[in-house]
Amino acid sequence: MSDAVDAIIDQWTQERPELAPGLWPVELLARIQRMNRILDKHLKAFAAERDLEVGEVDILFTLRRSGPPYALTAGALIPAAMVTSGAITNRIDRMEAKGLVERVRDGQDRRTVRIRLTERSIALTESLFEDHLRQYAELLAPLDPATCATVAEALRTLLEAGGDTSIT
Amino acid sequence: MSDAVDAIIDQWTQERPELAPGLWPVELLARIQRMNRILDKHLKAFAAERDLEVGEVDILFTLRRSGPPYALTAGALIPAAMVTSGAITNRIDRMEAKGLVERVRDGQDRRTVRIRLTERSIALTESLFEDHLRQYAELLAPLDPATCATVAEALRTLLEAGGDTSIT
DNA sequence: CGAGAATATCTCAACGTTGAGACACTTGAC
DNA sequence: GTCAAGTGTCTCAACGTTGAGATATTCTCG
Repeated sequence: MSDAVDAIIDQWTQERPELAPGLWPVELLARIQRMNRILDKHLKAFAAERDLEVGEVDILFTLRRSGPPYALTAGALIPAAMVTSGAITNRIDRMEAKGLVERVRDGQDRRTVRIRLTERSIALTESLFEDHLRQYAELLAPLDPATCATVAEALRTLLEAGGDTSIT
Repeated sequence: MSDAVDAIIDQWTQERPELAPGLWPVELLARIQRMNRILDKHLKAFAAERDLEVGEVDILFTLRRSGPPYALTAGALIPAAMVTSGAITNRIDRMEAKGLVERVRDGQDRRTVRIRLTERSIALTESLFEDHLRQYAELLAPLDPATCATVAEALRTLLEAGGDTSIT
């Protein structure tokens, strides 16, 4: 079996044989990138089937799992969604227009804006997340559970070393 | 040890306990996404230090590893870079302006354009790739080689199942 | 040989993100 | 109480990508 990354490594081995011993990280990291592409494609299709954007689904899930009253400040959504402030403003604008969230100005601190799920989107998000989990499980179907656990653990190690910080 | 993905899973477990058994794919796939972010950040910094864009480095490497005469058609670069035709045209425009590549019209088929490394960029790419490998190795330093091999193998399985096709 | 299908690249408007700066509001020190 | 520093959100221009369509060239067959 040989995939696109193997082909890349073969080419480099051909062209720079003396570097071959240093190519092993490519096996892992290039596949992370490619796997991410595939994942992205699936997520995009998943969202599009429901007239949503990937980023919008992300916001819905983030708000839903934060628990009642399903509201977070714009500032809290920035690290959760891993985008910049401008992007959050845009997304919320769009989602508000669609009736997926509403902006609620805080009485205590009038600078902050709470982004809250609407009644409609709370219901929507329930089934959305269940479908999402089903899609995720399908993507991992080719792997046995033990391998999945090993990979997940290895990635956790890398994330911690790489400075990926917990949010909450 | 607990990372951002653990926090997400904990939240969902709290909010939808009945879905907890279906959350395990998130452990792996969400970490793929986050790892990809970190990787992207490193690559961006790596490129920026050298007055390049990530996409430009990608093209340089693709052309270099294709072997002499270090030239590929625009069409061949599209699947290799995993972008659309418009993006390739733009990148090549920019790289041509920087003197990193040159467009050579084919004598046989005047529709095709060969993108070729310049003498200067061939030399540049040699050390660039060596530095790149060093950076990759550093990123994987927290993992022992056996684990890396396991993860790489698992990802290969997923990529094949996900329809990631070899290029070359 | 000629017409239509196929192929390769480029064009361009629409889109989402970035990131610096603006703006409004709050906090802390004096 | 006042002022400066700090904080939270929004604004906006620049940027790169997408993806459909335009253009030019080659191939295929009648």
